[in-house]
Amino acid sequence: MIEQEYRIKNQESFELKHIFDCGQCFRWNEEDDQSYTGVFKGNVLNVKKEKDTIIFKGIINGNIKEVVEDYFDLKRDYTKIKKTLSKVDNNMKKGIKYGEGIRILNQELIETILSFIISANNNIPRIKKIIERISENYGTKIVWNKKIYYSFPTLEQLKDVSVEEYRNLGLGFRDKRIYDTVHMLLDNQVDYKKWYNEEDTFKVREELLSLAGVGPKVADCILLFSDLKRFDVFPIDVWVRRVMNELYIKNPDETKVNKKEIERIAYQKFGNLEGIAQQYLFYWKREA
DNA sequence: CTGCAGGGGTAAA
DNA sequence: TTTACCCCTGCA
Repeated sequence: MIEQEYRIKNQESFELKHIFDCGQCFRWNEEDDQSYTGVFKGNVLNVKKEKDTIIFKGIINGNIKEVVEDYFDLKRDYTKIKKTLSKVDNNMKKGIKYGEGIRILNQELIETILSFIISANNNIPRIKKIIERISENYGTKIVWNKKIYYSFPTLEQLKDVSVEEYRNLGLGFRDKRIYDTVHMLLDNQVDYKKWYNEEDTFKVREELLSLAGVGPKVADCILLFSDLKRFDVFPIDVWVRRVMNELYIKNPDETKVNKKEIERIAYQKFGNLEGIAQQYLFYWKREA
């Protein structure tokens, strides 16, 4: 593979920190020069912003322009989305102002499923370490700029990995969940290729919930952050519950806030853009 | 230095 | 509706 480069000018809604720091991905790391390098779909890519130009450079399968446009969701009009959501209320206006450069990545489905199973009851530094170790052990080696990277393993590359091996990589109680889900997917107990053609997000969600380690929150994250790209979901974690309670529900005991009520308010306010609305609120409240 | 709570939830009781 | 759960970090 040879190195490719692609530049775009005056791209709307594109801030590296917002994109890579809003909790949707785990394999992007900041370099000394403020650029970010990440591994996805067998590619290694560095992204750098210089004034009004974004420079993409890396080892890419296929055409870099097409890969970048797909992965960074460049064909979607985020300006329009932000305009629509801004009209909802002042809270959303503030959230959007804070994370105006967010884009929701089109991440590979299997990697997204397994990554968010690992994310359960876990913190980001540890999630990143675990995913890195899984990639180093079972993924494919890619060398670029004298540095070694590893792609996230395919199901095929994981098929002979035992529960114990996962445990040794520090997965903790998630070891069996990953093992079970890998084999459920390999055995086609769910037909995930059909999900791309299924219009009804709820039906896909139901099938996701049948996987080991996939509960409501993880299922919604997979629907929103993978290349399934559904915006009509609203992942509720402690931060989202906190911000929704603070802004709209105002229950003195945050732990008592009803999930159904959060979902109801989210849909009522943000409609089928609730997924991206969640990202603006989440990023705003977690960073601020 | 030791002890302990809590973390971007899920599954089992 | 509660509770345990691997491992790591922060803090008393």
